[in-house]
Amino acid sequence: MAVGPRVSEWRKLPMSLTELCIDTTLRCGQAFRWRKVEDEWHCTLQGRILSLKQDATHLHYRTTWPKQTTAPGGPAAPLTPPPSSLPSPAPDQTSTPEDDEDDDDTLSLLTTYFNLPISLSALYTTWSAADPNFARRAPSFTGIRILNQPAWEALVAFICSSNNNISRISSMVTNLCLHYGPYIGTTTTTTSGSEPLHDFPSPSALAGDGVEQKLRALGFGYRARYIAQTAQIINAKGEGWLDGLRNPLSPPLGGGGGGGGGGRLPNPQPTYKAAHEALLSLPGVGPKVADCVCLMGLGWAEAVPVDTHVWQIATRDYKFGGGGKGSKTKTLNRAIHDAVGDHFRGIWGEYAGWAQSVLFTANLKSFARQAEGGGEGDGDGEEGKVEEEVKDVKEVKEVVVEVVKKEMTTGDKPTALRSTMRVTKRKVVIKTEVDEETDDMPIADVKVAATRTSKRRRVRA
DNA sequence: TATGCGCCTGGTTA
DNA sequence: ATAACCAGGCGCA
Repeated sequence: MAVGPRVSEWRKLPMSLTELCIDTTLRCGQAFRWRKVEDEWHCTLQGRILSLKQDATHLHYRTTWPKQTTAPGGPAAPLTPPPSSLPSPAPDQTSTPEDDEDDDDTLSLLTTYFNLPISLSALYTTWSAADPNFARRAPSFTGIRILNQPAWEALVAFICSSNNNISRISSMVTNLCLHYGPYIGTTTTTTSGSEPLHDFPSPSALAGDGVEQKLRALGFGYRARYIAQTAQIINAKGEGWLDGLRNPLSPPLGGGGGGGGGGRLPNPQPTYKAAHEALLSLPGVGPKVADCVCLMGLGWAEAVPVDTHVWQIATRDYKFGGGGKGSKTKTLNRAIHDAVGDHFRGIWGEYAGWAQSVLFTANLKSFARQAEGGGEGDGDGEEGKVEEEVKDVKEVKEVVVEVVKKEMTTGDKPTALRSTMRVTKRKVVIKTEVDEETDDMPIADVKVAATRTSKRRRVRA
């Protein structure tokens, strides 16, 4: 739980898990700063710590403000302490419940950040009616919502995402905040120790001299130069430039005025395409990163970020690339990118990027167990691995025989099931996943076949 | 206007 | 064990 000088009471909001599932939404690769400690999620946002927990009927939230009061929405109060030193919370500062003013602001932030006015279940219904593949996969992945993140944060985070994986992106972004962002508070737990939380750094904080070198030293690799250069450009263009690319129908996080009012240089008629093109001018920003920023930072719901994973989905589940033979283009060029995006927009409509994130999450390896359907029942903090079977070495051959036999007896789709085996000294780990090309080839059948040969113990770790 | 390749790094696979 | 290879690309030749 977060401990800080000014901690509000827990408040709650009626919320079904099909409208919002924070366990999935906060881990599916669109936001990288949320941390789950025990059953609570924490993240700094707009100068405060936002803490969340969820049960079947409600979303519970509370706010922790830093010791030094910052005017909400005001200038970034530079209360930056030494970055690496562990900030010690004031010993005798007991948490005192806060007045309603802050909570009202927090509810507003929550509503905007999670795009709560948009009915997710209605969208799922529409997508499922239009797309059998979506209808097949979505039941195991409900409550996945596109977040309305600060555009600048989304820009930097997705520059970090190139040739990268979620866990490393998360550590990089966390490090960026730790070294350049204002200190907000500290999470403390009985089991996990404490962790200082810093807010996301401003463009000017990353526009100084030596940022690239320091980021390289922090392990950012070639992205260090992209971040430093982009920060200088954004800093020079002024804060309004990015927000001028926003969808006018999507409210900005800062709580400032309505559509188009964010910057001093209001874009007359911003469009998704125009925003996309403008972002491409920044170093480290290509078509995929630009679409991520459009979708998750600028409110353009029709933006469909096309990466290798989405390309896989398009070719595998939607037979993209024309009938007969698949296109031999192995490289994702710009034409392919646009064509895939247009294809999905044609199927799913104006919220295509939201639908894409559902299938994207279903395709993530870290959600493979959930993808098998049925037993989602998560909520605990330990999921995210492929289902495994551990066997003694002497039983391996029998298992292989059974699996192969099962593939052959099913006839037409031997590729529908993929198993990989990793042999260690004394045991064998079999990872199995189903392509779901056919519904009639449940993984359970294979498990039953394997059970006959051994007293296996199934490990879900 | 198109393909190929180098780039930082850490985890996974063969 | 160690070397490829991959991971939610981009920029340049």
